[in-house]
Amino acid sequence: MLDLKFIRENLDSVKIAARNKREKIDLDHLVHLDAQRRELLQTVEQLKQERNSASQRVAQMKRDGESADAEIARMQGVSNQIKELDGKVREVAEQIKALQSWVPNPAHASVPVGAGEEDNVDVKSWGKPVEIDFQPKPHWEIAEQLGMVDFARGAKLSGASFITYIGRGARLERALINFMLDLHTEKHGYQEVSPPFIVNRQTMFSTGQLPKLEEDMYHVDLDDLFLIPTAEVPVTNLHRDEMLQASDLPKKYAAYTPCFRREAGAHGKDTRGLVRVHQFDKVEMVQFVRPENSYEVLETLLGHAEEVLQLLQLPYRVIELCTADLSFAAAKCYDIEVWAPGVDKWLEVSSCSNYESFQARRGNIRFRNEETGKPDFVHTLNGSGLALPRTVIAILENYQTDEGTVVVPEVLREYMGMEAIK
RNA sequence: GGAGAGGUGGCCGAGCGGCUGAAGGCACAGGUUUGCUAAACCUGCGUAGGGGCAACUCUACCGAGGGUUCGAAUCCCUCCCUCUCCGCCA
Repeated sequence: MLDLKFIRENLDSVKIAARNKREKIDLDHLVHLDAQRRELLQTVEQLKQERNSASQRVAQMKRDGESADAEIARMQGVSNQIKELDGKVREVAEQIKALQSWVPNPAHASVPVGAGEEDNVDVKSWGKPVEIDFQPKPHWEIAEQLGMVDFARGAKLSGASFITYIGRGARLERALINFMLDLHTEKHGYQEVSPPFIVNRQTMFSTGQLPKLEEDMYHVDLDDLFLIPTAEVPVTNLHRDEMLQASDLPKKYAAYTPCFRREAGAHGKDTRGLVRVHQFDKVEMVQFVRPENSYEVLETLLGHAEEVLQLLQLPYRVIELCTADLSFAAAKCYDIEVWAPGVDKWLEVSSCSNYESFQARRGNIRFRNEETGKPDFVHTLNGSGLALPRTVIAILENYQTDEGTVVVPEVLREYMGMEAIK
């Protein structure tokens, strides 16, 4: 959420920022409503002032034992006027809120302006694709042959793009979760959280999923609750409507949760196997930081995610999203893509974003700035560390042998209790 | 699910129709004093929005939303949440 005053005073740049993100929003109308609201406010506040001072007089007269009937009769009319104007103010305020919730977070000045995916920028790459002297198999073949994933039964239980891990597949899933959580909590200093997987509307609003992405989420109608699309949602909302101590910042959390996504209209290309599924596991990192360090923190957060791939010895590249590819709420975002030789593609396994104060303002997450003594919004960041299915793809496809087995990456052997999946 | 109690500022906690934006305490900031640590005393200290170049001023906010009233933290209704007891249950 952007501050109304900020929008009012920076109308042109907010318009350009929205256009750069390819968001359509009638900002002129918003500004017009805002002016209307302030005008109404002036009128009604003047009446309220009159009412307040009249009330004082009535109280005084009553204390003095005088009759206040005339004053009371006069104020009845004023009261009715106030009631009517208050109604109008509320109406306009609701329209403002509705429109304001659709104003995207402007991209940071360093973000390249672009028209689409093709304008994203390569930042760096790590590792070299392994030399495979045989025809690499796609992960779904490997996984089925080794009895790790049951695609058909997943579909039977829930529908297309739902999968079931079995045996060593399930074990690999658990091993990866533990490996990643251990790394982030023990080495990178994050506190582990296990939040609810189902959250309410306000929670979804704060992180920016609502109102824009309502159709992309699973919803429990009876209770008006949503299945989380990422741990970012519950974990960022941990401190909603809270005043944090400046000394407590930065706050760093790591959480494992399943993630639920309807992926409406995404069926078809590039969705085979584990590439795009409705429910997947992910370890997520979330940080609450002081505004002045958030961009520094974004780089270290990215580093934490990269380290997972480095330890797994999986080649990857980092790209910076251009304005057109940046999400509604993010100000800057890096994607990490891992190399998958079987499907011959780079697959996104992590998104590391700085939301600046956009989510904090929506969720009212503040800290007391000791320099000014005033409350200030924190900056929130999050990054996947990592999403599991595509990490599994990369492991299966990069570590496959020509005998159809898969070598277990060294850092996972302890967690897997085996050196190879045969 | 049933019965009861309760939700007040960064935190604790009083108030239960007008003199209350809200006592008191803690925390925090500034100052005085005591040779350090610490303590005592004094002063200040909510948030948001509007108006004004400014000093300043107005309005709103006591879980949320309605209602009663000239006037609501205080009375009434609905909802949400917390706690205690009972029931149910992985």
